[in-house]
Amino acid sequence: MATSYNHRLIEGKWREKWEKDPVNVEDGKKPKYYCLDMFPYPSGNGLHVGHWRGYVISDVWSRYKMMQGYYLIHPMGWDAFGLPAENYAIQHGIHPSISTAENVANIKKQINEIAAIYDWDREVNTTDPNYYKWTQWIFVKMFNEGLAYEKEMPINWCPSCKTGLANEEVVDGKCERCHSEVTKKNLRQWMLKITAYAERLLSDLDKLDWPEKVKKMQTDWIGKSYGAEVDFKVDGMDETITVYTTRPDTLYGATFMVLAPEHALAAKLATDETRAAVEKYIYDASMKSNVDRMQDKEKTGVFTGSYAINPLNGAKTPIWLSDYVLADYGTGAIMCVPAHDDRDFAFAKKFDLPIIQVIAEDGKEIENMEEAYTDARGTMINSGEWNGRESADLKREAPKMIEKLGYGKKTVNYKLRDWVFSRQRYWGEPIPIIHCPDCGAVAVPEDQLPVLLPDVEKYEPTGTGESPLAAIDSWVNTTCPKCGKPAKRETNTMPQWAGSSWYFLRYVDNKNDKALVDKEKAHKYLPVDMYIGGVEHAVLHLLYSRFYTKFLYDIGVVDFDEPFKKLFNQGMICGRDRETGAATKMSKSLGNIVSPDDMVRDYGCDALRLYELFIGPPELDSIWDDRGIDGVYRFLARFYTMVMNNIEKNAEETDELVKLRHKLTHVITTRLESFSLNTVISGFMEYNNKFVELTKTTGVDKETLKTMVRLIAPFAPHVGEELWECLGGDGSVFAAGWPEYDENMISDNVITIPVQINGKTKATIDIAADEAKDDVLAKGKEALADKLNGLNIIKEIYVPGKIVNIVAK
RNA sequence: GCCGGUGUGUCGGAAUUGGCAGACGAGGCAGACUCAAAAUCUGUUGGUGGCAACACCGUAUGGGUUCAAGUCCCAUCACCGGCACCA
Repeated sequence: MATSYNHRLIEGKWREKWEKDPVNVEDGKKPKYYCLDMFPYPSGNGLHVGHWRGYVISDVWSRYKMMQGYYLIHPMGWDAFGLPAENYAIQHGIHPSISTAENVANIKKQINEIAAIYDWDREVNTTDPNYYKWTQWIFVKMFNEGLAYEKEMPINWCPSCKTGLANEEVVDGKCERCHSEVTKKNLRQWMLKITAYAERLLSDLDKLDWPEKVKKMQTDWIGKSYGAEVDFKVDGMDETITVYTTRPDTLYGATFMVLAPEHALAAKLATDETRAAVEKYIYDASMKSNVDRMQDKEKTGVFTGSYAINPLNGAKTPIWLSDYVLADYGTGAIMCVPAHDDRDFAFAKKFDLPIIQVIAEDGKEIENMEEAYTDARGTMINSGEWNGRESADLKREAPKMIEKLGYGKKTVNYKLRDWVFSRQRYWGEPIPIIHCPDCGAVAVPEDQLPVLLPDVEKYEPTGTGESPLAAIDSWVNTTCPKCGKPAKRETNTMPQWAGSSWYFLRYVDNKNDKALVDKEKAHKYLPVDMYIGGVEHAVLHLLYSRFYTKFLYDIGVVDFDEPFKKLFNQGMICGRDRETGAATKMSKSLGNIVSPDDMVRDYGCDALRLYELFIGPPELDSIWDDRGIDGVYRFLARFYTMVMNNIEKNAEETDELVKLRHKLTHVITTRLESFSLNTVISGFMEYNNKFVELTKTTGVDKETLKTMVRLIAPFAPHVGEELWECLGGDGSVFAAGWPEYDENMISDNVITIPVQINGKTKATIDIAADEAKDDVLAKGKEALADKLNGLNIIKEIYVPGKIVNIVAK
C-alpha cells in the first residue's frame, strides 16, 4: 500500500535539501535568463494570498526557463523608502529604519513560504546607504547633464501627506496614496527633464513585448500631437502671441483667442476699462484647485479688451482669458475656432462670440449650428484661397504652408510634463545638492556620496513646504564643495520612485562599491527578459524606469536603452464583500484578507501555488474562494497516490502510453508558453484522471510518470522533487531538463468527428486521419441513413479531420 | 465625453481562433464504505418536454454573413479599467 500525500513531510524535506544544494548555479556556459518581480514595499501588514500570485507566476516561469537550460537571474529586494514607514514612525516614535527592518524580516519569511527560487545573494534594499549612494549618483549625473533643474512653480500639493506630487501621482485630482484632494502650492522644486526623452519614450515602445494596454497607456500619457505654432500680432501693441493648434486648416475660422490666466501677457493686455475684471479673474484662477478647475464644466472667462490680428486674413479677433486653457501645455494660448471645436463652441455660445464655419461636409453651410463640426473631413469654405480644398489634405499641409508664409512653424507637442522630483518628507534619499550663496546649487562631489539621511527627533512633515530635515542645523549647515564658503544642504528628499527606477540593474552587481553596476556584468546579465507585476505601475514606475535606463544608456553606464523586454501584468486576487458578495480588494478594514500562512499550513505550499494559478486567467482579476483550494489539494493527493501505485505496479511502456506522454508534454508546453496557466493546471488534472483510470487496468510506465513529474515540477516543486526521487530520477528534477514532444506523436491515427445535418450534430463517426473525402462522406451518410431518409441532399461538406456537414432539405 | 476591455450553467472558468458549447474544478443530488460523521471512492448534474429513444431551446440583447457563429460584421444594453477642457 502506497503512503498518502503528506505535504508537511515532503515540503520540509525539500526545503532543507534545496538550501544545502542549490539548483540554479552558473557554469559559465549556460545562457542567462532574467526573470524579475516588481519588488515589494515592506509593509507592516505582511502579505495576503493576492500578493502571492505574481510571485508564483514568475517562479513557475523561472523554473521552466531553468529546466530549459538557462542560468537564472531571479532576485528579490525591498522598495523600502516611503510614506507608510514614516507615518508609522510619527505615530509610534520608532525610527523608520527599525520598523522597515522588522517588516523586511517578516515579509522575507512569508516570501520564503512560496518556495520561489530567489537568489538572496542579490538582495537589494533602497534604504541601504550602499544602495542609495547610487540613487544619488544618478541624480548628480542628471544634474551635470542639465536634466535635473530647480524651478519655482505651482505644483500639485497633497495637504494630507504635506508634500508635493508628480503629475503621475495625481489621480482624478486626488493624491494617489491617500486620496486627499490635491491643491496647488507655489514651491521651489527639483525637476527632472523627462520631457527631453518624450520622443524616445514614445517611439521605443515599438521595441517592447508588452501588453498593448500598457503601451497604449504610456502612449496616451506622453500624448504626442502634430500641429503648428501660429504667431498673432496684438493690435496696437508691440507684442506677438503664439498659439499652438493641431488644426491649422481651420485658421480662417478663428474668431477669437483665449489665453491661460497664467499667460505672461495676460495682465498686460488689459485696457483701462477691463483692468479690474481681468486682474480679478487672474487672481481667482490662481486660487482655484485642480479639482475645482476640472469640475467646472461651465466655461468662465473675461475679455481683455485687446485684439489679435489673424495673419492669414488680417481679421481682428478679441483676446479673452479663460482657465480652460492650460498654461503649461503648448504655448498657453489658443486660437479659437468655435465652428469646429466643442470647447470653443461652448465658450462662443456662452459669451456670444461669432462662429464661422470653414469646413462643410456637403459643401453647404449649416444653419443655426447647434454643436461644433469636429470631423476633419469635408471641403473648405469661407477660407479665401483654401476654398474648395479637402480639409484632411489641408490639415496635413497647413503647418508647412504657414511656416513658408512666415506666420509660424510646424511643430509637435507632448502632454508629458517634467517630473516634480522633490518631496518635503523625511523617509527618502536626500537630494545631493548644496546651496551656496555664491556658486548657487552645487552637486555633492561623487566621492562624498552617499549623503546620509540624518536622524531627526521629529519626523512630522512641516506642511510649510520644507522637509523635516530643514530643522537639523548641524546637518543643513555645511560648506560649498566649490568655494569652501558656508553653504546649506538641500533638505528635500526624493520620491519613492527614485530607488525603484533602477533597482533591476543593481541586482546583477549588488555589492559593487566602485560603480552602480560593473559594465561586463551589465552586458552579460541585463536587460530583464521577463518582468512580472501589477498593472498599477503602467505609467508611473514603468515610465520612470524606462527614462532612467535611457539616461544611463546615454552616459554609457549600460549598453541597452530599454530595461524590460517582456512584461506581464497579473490580475488582482480579490476578496468578497461580506454584505454584497461583490469582488473587492482584499483589505484589513473589510475583514476579507486571506492569509497565505494559514493556507500553507493547512494545504501546503504546492497546493496554494497551484490554486493561485488555477483560480483564473493570470492576467484577469479573480475572486478568492476557500473551497477552490480543496480541489487542487485533492488533485495533488490523487496524483501522488497514482504515481506511488504505479511504481508498485511497474507497468510496461506501450505505444499508447508513449503517445499519451507526448500529448501531455505538448499540451502543457504550449499552454505554458502562451501563459495560459490556469489551463495548464486543468490539463494536468485531465491527464491525471486518465492515468488514474489506466492504473486500474494496465498501469502507467515509469517514463511516462517521469515526464509528468518533470512537467509539474515548476508548478508544484516539492511534489515534483519527491516523486522524481521516488521514480529513481538522477539528481534534482530541475536539472532533468524540460521534456520535449514529437509533433508526429501527438496526432491520432483514428479520430472521432461529428456528423451534422444543417449544422446540427446528429452522430459521430470514427475515421482514419488521412481518410479520403469521399469515404468519409459515405461513412457520414451511412451513419445518418435513417435521418436523411426522405430529405434532398443539397451539399456535402467535409473539413478534413474536423467535421462532416450534410446540407439537406 | 473619448479610448480600451469584459459579458458563457448555481459558482470559478474551458473551447486548438469559424467546426460536437459547458473541458477542468467548486457546489448540488444519489450511492458505496461507516454505528454515525468527516475523509475517500462511484455515478449524475445547462434548461424545457417526454416512460423512453429523442426533440426543441440555449454563450448580455436585436439583426446580419455562413453549410456551420460564443468566435466574424452592424446596432443596442450592462459592468470594469484608463484618459479627461492637452486646442
